[in-house]
Amino acid sequence: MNVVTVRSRRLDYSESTRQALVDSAVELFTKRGYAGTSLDEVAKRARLTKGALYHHFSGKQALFEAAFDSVETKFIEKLGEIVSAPGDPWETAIAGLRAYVRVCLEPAYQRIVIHEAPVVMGWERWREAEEHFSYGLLRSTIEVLVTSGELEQLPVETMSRLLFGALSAGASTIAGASDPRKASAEVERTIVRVVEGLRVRTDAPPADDKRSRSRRR
Amino acid sequence: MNVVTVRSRRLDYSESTRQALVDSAVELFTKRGYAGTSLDEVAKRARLTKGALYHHFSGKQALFEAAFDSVETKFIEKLGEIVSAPGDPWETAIAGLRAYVRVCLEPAYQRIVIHEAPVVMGWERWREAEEHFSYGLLRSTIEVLVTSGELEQLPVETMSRLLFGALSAGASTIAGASDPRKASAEVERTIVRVVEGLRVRTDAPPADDKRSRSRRR
DNA sequence: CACGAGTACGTACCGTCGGTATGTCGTACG
DNA sequence: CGTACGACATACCGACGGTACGTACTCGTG
Repeated sequence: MNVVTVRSRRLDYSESTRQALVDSAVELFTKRGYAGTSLDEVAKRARLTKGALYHHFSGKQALFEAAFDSVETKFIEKLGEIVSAPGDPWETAIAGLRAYVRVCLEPAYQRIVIHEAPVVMGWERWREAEEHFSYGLLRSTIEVLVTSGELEQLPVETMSRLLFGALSAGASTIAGASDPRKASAEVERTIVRVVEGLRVRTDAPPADDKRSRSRRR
Repeated sequence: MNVVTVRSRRLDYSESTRQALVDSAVELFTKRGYAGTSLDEVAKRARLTKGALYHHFSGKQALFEAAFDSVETKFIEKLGEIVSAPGDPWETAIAGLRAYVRVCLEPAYQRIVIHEAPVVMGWERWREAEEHFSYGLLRSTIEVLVTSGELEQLPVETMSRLLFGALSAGASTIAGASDPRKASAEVERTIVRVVEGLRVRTDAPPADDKRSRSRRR
């Protein structure tokens, strides 16, 4: 006996149609891109009309952002678990890196999040949104590594941006490669090597280092 | 007198109108993006009509590619001279890196080449076109460094892709930063540090160790 | 149960824009 | 001097994003 009024069936229906629209949008945006997808088509694929679409979303941009959110949350959740797992921070970070490369292989993630989003949403808004998703995760991971003394003392924000760019480019390369498996292996290997290049050397800790606390293992 | 028929004034005019259209397109694409720019506007800005535009270009895409080529050739020429200059390959490469970061600050380059082109032209075609411009330059530079033993033995193609992505991301960061000067300095410093992390250590040639230590200062 | 209100859509329509078809004017050429 | 062709301009079409409005269904209330 719900004290709170039960969620009406009507709202359930409404939510499900909204989800149907988002799913349809994700599929079509992935296949034909933002510009190449018509709203009529999105609605039709969800067995609805443009009227329904415009009831749930303020326009094409808003629909895209909903699709963006949907894709991000779907693929990033597991990543969050991976990088927040207990254990050696360096190892978990590398594991996260590898996992992210695999996420980047998903066509929907590639096209919507990496390629189209910066153009469609505008770079500034995209950056802001990414703060809560992939990029935010990467950044916090790097921050941990830097403060724990694993990574070189460099501006975290900048380092994260550069690494994020490298990862995205790697993902694109894999997706566009004739032999994705081989490309994927190469990207993984190279990226890991790049990050290791930024690792502080373990044999001789820097002298004037203000945070003398270095890593454990 | 000319044995070969002189280039008619008419052809000169034609070429100049074409150039005017391209210039107009570059300006508008930079300001409002591909989708936000109408062909009527491009033509009007060049004191022409859409008829003229369609006489010179097969469509909006073709116009964009012409604008792309125009921007690329304009900004990449000097870069080519820099990286092909004689002297220590490592130093010239780093100089080229710094110069490229500065090119990336140009709004036209940012928007048209880095952000919109992969979406508008399609990633595959963009990649192909880039082979003759920025990316090609970066790639050949890296190839030199690898074969000359300065850089770690990693797949050149992949390494170039990752570095190119990192550079683009760095450029976007700078362009979107509240303090571009500071951001620019940080990006430069970080990028250089990343590349140095990939440099083979000169004191002890790698026997068979896969993870070479990082060197600094 | 009647009924008014608000929600969840569908339908018809408008403006913009990419693209096409066709017309016109000047120039080179025979 | 006519004529063919290149360099544009003009008129128009269809597709698509967005808006206005109509409608059916649900839900709370007396």
